[in-house]
Amino acid sequence: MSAHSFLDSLVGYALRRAQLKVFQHLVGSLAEHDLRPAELTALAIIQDEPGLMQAELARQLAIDPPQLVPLLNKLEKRGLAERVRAQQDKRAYGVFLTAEGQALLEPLKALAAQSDLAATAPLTDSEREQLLALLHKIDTAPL
Amino acid sequence: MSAHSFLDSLVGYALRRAQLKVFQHLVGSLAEHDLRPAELTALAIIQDEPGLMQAELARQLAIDPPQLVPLLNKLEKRGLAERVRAQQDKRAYGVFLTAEGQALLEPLKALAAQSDLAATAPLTDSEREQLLALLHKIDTAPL
DNA sequence: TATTGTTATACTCTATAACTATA
DNA sequence: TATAGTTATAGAGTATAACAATA
Repeated sequence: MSAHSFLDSLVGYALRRAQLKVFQHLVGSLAEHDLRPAELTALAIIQDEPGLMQAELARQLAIDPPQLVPLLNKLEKRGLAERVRAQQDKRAYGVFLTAEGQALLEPLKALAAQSDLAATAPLTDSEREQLLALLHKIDTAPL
Repeated sequence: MSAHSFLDSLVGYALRRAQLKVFQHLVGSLAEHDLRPAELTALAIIQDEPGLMQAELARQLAIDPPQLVPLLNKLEKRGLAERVRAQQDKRAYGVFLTAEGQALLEPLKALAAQSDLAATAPLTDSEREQLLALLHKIDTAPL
């Protein structure tokens, strides 16, 4: 049993260190596709909610709308996603995956899942589920 | 029981969202002292290991040595920490807390602990300990 | 007038190479 | 020549105000 320092008593400090490690693993895995984690996340959200508005996509990505612009531009240039102007409100755009985006997303998800498992390899399946449940509790709490 | 999306199966995604929330809470708590989380972390590490070299401090903070320079400059200007030139190797500096830094650190640690608890309020004490243990497993794993 | 998306801008964080002074 | 710390620089990430087109 190790003496516990102040820092080791903070969930935030442990979260930062674990997040850094898992994130860096994912960055490495996605590098061969020239994609960043946020870009994969965007693709996955668009797949789940095709046609969602940009403002809503930004909100779910926890980024501000201006940050979404270059991200979506890149996905459009790569032919993975597209903005489609809404008929009823011509200011707004619905965001969709292209056929190519749909096709690429499947191996990307497998790659990300593999990376996530590898980066959390010290955990048993049961511990991994516990961890997901605990993190979800923090994330979904009000305020 | 909710249907689980691809993203919700990733520890990395849950980590990022939880870390963001806890971090932002701490940023808000430290703002009144005009300090950033990394600066408090540095103070805590220096307290635990007075006189440690800058390269070692950077390594423990998981930042590159060049990033440590403005951070330490700020702590020195604020009179909280100081670089002391090593006698045996005049290239190196040991880093120490000043008396003022020692004095300020105690209420800062209480503030950070309070913020950490508040940001993880949905967890019971037992769940919080479980979470810390699971995160520590990821963090301390080799490679 | 208000809203969607965009541009412009700035500030922080991160990463790398090159410099200095010592060794 | 190698190393500790620093400087310079560039790239991401983040945040805010202001603008264009549309409502």
